[in-house]
Amino acid sequence: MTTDKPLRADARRNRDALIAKAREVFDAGDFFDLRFDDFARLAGVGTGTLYRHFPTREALAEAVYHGEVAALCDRARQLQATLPAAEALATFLRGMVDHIEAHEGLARTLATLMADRSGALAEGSRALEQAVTDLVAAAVRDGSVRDDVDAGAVMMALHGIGAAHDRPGWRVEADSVITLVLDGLRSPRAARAANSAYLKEEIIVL
Amino acid sequence: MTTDKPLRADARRNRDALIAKAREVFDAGDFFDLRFDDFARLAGVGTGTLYRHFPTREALAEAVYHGEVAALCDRARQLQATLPAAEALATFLRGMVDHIEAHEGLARTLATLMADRSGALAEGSRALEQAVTDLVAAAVRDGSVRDDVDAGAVMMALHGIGAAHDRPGWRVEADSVITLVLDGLRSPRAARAANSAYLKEEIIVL
DNA sequence: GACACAAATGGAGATGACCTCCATATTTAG
DNA sequence: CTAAATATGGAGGTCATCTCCATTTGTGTC
Repeated sequence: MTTDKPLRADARRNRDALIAKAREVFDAGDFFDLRFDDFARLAGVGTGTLYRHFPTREALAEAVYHGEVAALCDRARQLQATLPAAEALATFLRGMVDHIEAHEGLARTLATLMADRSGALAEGSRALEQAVTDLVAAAVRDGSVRDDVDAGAVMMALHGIGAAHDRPGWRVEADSVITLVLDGLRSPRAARAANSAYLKEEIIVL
Repeated sequence: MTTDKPLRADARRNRDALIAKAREVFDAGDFFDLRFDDFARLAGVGTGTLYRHFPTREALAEAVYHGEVAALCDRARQLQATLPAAEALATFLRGMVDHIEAHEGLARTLATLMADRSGALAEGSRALEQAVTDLVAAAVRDGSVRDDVDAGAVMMALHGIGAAHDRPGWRVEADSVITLVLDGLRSPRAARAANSAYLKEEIIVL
């Protein structure tokens, strides 16, 4: 996708400095309070240089986002390789909440950009979505998750969690969303198995 | 909350014109492509007048939002009065998706503003959240919904749906999210009852 | 090392959106 | 009808964004 032109040494150095500074500012949550020109100063380059590397705020955001997404995708793959499908999915989703909580400012910033009609980040999140899709597909295959819902639904829920980051009881509610989604995803067959302890009693009652 | 000063006749007329035009522009999804000054022209008032009535874009958005929220809350109350709790909740959530789909541009615009750190809309959405909370509480009371999740989780999911409005398979995915949430919300007891048809077979198999 | 060519820099200044201010117009009260 | 209060609108100030290009820095060649 990205045409890999061999970047000159100083250019690469500046580019890296910009991304590093951006990540820092993101995490602090100051990304939108800062004049873009001032950001250039902050990173130790001129405005022209900033604009050459990242024509827009979003372009810069996407560069930062890439790193995040890559790390998360790795994590997904790793879980998928070492855990039963259903457990891998659950662990990954729970972990996402941890991750979002840990990088509060970053999550907030990304959610804001996400909502912008630009869609620049939609492209970047494609990879993340693929990872989730894989996790769900594996769980469907082994019968622990229903087969009539799309992984996109899970993405939507995650998006909601990320976007609502400033709610008072965020952490608790976010966990609840994951619980709802996971319980909702459980296939009828699996759900019945999980409830088998109760079932025995119920049968008698019935 | 809003100090009700008796507004002069022409002032009210202009104010209403602004809100009407805003709703129109919202629905078309052009809210952010439009220079705020130009918007004043469009509504037939001077920039000064626009700024007096609505000091910021968000202030204007909130005014539009108020109408939306009021309508939705009415709907929630009506459903709650005429249907069993679980059904009222389900119907309301399904209806939200219809509503968001019908007012695409508006939903999109509001999601964008929602994500902004301003939080101006968070206040406005309080009422909507209360309505959802009531619906959930009623369903918990009659035992059709588990009691260990907060209504806030449902709000998050809804938020995710609204914010992701430009996804290709939006409608299908949005419905899936609602399905997941509703199934996830079903209390263990209710879930078992709903599955009773399957249970009979299962018992034999077991 | 020195030369030349390409690539990159940075910051001064143009651009254009946002918002303020106030002389004028409209409404309301007495 | 008059005056006081209230509201109007758009010209112009302010400030962030982005462009442009004269200068500097890196890279490959002899």
